[in-house]
Amino acid sequence: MNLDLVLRAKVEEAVSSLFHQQTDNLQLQPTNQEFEGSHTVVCFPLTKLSKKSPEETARILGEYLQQHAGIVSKYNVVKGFLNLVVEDKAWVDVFKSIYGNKNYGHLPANGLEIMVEYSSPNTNKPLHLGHLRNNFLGYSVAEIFKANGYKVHKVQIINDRGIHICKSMAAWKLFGNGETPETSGIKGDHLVGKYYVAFDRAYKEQIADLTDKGISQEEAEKQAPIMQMAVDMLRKWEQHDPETTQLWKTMNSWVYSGFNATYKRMGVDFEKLYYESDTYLLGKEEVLRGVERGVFFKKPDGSVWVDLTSDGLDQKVLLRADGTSVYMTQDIGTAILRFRDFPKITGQIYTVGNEQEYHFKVLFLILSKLGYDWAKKCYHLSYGMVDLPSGKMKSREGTVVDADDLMNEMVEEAEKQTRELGKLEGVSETDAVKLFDMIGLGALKFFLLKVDPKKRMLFDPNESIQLQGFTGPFIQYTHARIRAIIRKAESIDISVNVADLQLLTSLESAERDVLKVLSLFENKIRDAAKEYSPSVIANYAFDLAKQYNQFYQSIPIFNEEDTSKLKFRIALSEAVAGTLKRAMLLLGITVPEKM
RNA sequence: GGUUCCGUAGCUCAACUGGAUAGAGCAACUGCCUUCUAAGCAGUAGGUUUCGAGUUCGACUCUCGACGGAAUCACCA
Repeated sequence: MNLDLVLRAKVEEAVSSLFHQQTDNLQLQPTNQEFEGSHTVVCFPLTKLSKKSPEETARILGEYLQQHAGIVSKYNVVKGFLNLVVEDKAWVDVFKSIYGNKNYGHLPANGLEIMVEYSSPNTNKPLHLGHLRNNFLGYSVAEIFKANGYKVHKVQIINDRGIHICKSMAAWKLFGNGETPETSGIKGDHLVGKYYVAFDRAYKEQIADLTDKGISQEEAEKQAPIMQMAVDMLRKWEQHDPETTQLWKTMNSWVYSGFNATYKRMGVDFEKLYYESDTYLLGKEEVLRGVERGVFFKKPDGSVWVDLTSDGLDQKVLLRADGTSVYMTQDIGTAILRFRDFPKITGQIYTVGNEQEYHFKVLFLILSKLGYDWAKKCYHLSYGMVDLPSGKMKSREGTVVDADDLMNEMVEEAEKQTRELGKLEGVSETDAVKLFDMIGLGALKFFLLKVDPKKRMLFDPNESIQLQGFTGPFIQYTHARIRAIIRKAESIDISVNVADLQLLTSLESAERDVLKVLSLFENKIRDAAKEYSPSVIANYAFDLAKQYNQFYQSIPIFNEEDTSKLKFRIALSEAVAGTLKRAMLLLGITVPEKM
């Protein structure tokens, strides 16, 4: 039973019966804590129908609902706000449907399929904090869509070719002395990253040398021998030069094994990987066909453009004068390829930073100009940058927070705090290690997901490592606490089934408050998908845990004499634990039985 | 310079898309472990929502202007 829908229908019925007109924007919202009731009708917009003051309108409506609705036991009016008190029996019914549904909150399959792209790293350096936000976000949004009844395909495109990897290759050739992950003991992605940094250092030195000789900065950047070497390698790679290709393959394979370890740790996965080396030539034919159909045009030098000025944007190049592709071209090709690979998908979600907002706006516009209807269902899941207290992260200046390092630090901190709190009595060493992982990563994921993705956010290493308050571990802790109650109930042979709840007639306010929050889960899952925002779920999980802790503190469960009340409280606790667990899973966070 | 986004407590973030006295966490200060886990709970303090106009029953939310910040405006990816 969905109380929102039931009440909405009742109020609409009351309005049409009292005022003989339909209302199309009925505003039903949760009642503020400070007033009695759970649902509030905002009556200002209804005064047009009632031809009465807001207070009078609310009063008439409240009176009618109390008489006829069946589930409204009381009401009160504050200004133009009608606060409705739903009778406890209805709340118990709500709870019965929640408790009876082991998968409460998740919506039934809707037959739709979508694709979520996320992660999409370059292969010249290890993953950093920004990638963590991307990965957690993409994974979570995929889970949220699954919970909304979609079939979801998670993919990523790996930027495995281009000048960036050639830079690492050049530096490795010059300074590497054949170093490999095996000989050095360095994780593959970090090893390749080390040579990317080495490239940059040598490059800067060479530029300085050249400018000292009186060459202009711009010219020096071009002439620096190490840069020419990288450019040359890129050219050789494009010509399939065997030696270059071999080195490229080898170094990429180091990176992949490093990435795979990191992905495993992060708990994210992909159904299919796309490689830019396979897709970077795509889209060219599509663009040429667009020229024939007059969607695009050619300039005298032979380059191909799209004119978006009528859409408030600029002109954009799609093929260079020499016929080669640009980034946009291959994205057009890749998008089309994916709809061929997964013919049933209706749309795509691209998890990419907000610095590419313009790019995606243009991409979707071009696709729809080419006549692809699904372009309307493509969404750029754009997220803000993660700032450090010292400012922006810059790989070259060494101000990046490395993903592997950060995960390790978080887990270490979790271990430290767990030991300090003396929580490890009777816990085996392997279970303890699992627990530290769960807590440390839970804290990190929650920290990055609790903020609205669109917003730029600040990562303060000291604060982020906190495990109290509005954090993942707070919710994990609440779950573990409830599990202790369930274990106790089992140990003294108390079991609950839905029929036991029938006997319950009244609720304590602390119980009703928990139930109120509990009943919102389904709507939150819907909202989270509508807004592409895991933060909706994170905030909800926190609210629920907080509300439950208040109940936990104010009512000692096992002191209760009345069996039906005792059973209800156990069942309520169980339902909260299940909901917290499922909510956290939507964020990619697991919860422990004990902590 | 054009376009887009942002500015809320000392700090980090909310605010159901125009609704009630703007809420949480951290940090500070008070209390609460002999009863289901104190990674918790209860409380105190902290706000002219950057500033100024406007729209209306009602504005953090919409409009205009100012100030401050970010991204983007590549034949880079």
